[in-house]
Amino acid sequence: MAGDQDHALLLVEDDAKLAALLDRLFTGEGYTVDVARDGQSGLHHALTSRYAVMIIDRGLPAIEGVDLVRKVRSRGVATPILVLTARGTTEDRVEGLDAGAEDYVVKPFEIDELLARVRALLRRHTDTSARLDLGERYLDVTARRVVGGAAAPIELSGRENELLQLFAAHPTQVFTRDELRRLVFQDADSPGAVDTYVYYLRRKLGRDVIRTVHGLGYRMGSA
Amino acid sequence: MAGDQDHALLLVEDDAKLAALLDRLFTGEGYTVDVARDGQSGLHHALTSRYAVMIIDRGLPAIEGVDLVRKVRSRGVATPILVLTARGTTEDRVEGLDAGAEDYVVKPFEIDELLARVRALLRRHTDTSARLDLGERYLDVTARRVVGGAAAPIELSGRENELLQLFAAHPTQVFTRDELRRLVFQDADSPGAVDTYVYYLRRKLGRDVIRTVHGLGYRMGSA
DNA sequence: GAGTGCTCTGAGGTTCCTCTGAGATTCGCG
DNA sequence: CGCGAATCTCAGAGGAACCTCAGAGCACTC
Repeated sequence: MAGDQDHALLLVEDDAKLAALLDRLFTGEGYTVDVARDGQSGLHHALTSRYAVMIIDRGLPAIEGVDLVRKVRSRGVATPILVLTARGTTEDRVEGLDAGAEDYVVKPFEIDELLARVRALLRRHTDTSARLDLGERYLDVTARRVVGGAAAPIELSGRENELLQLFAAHPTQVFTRDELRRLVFQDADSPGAVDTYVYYLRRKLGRDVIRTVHGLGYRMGSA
Repeated sequence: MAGDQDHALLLVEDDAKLAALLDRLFTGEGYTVDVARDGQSGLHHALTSRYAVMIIDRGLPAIEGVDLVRKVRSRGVATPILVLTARGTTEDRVEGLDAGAEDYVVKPFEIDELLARVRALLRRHTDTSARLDLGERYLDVTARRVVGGAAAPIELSGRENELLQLFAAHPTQVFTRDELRRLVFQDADSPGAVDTYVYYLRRKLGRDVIRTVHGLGYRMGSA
């Protein structure tokens, strides 16, 4: 199972050679790749893990590619899907798109084109879904800044962004310092860092963005 | 490169026979014709020269026709584009137009119809100066310079122009160095060039035209 | 074939981010 | 109230990321 959802990619491809090639290719580009060899296992992955993009071959054993797309979509999974196909006829293409795929690539394809299309899918998808509600304002996760209200946008550093992201995604939950350290600060030994970054966020966004729960930890200010 | 901008026409067509035919045809009608044989070279022409109209075939090597349209538009070039295609389905047509093409002709076509459609495009679209908003000033893409405000116009080099185009066309988006390298600097290995050109633009236009997002990349200054 | 302008490299200096640690402040409880 | 524990505040060290710029290589011009 892939851990990093932002760059996790599901590849459903029965041809071992092609699967290995694409796996290497995308791994080299910084993606975390899960490979499924047939439609059944592909469906299982698609429904149990979260991916940024799925690449599905049309000619699959167990479940045909287009059926797989249809099944995944019928379960409410909105992840962008790119279909690989050997046949490039219009009917073929329309069928894939009608089933709910965002894009299709005809084999044999240029490696660069495939990469470009995957990037395009990621871009389009993340562009619209990377905002977290902050009451009056919102956090633009990809641009790493807080926008909204009358004031000018407030730029955040990488750590500040990660920390605020976590709080904003779980507005009611109380996080202990230990949890925050594990989730946001990779180094296990940075006891004071959590406090410091809470302080930074408060200084930039106002004392109330994050509330202290004495003896327990922190939680989101609003709600 | 075509000199007379008012009647310059870019033809991107890989079929040598068809290219030669259309070249003769439009030259005979008084147009100055540049012919590109593949998408890569077509993109280069489209971004570096100024045309009254572009005719792009869908089935191209290197870059697919619709992708070429998308790329040209994403750089802020507003020149009317007519797409040639062998497939005439609705899906197909919608995609071409969504990418930013103005019109659409299905092969095989009548010569007279093509001429008529090009004339119609020219009539509709007499103002072909591509301008991108830059806050106080604007970037004249085709003239490769920044105009407006109290100061004198500032001339840009080719690379500077391409880079600023990309930023100005997507004012809110953060671009990583990798993306910029792929989109603006065709050569894959030019790690420091991105930084250098950001520096050049800042030196010419002020430190704030492009903002740094530490650890991520760059984005447009305004907005 | 010298001159000019553009592109990109690489090295050194600078800025920014991250985290530490120590003193000041607040909190909870007897 | 008074005390210990928890929390807040912030200066600063270390290192990574970034900026600046001189200059080499190249293409194009006259």
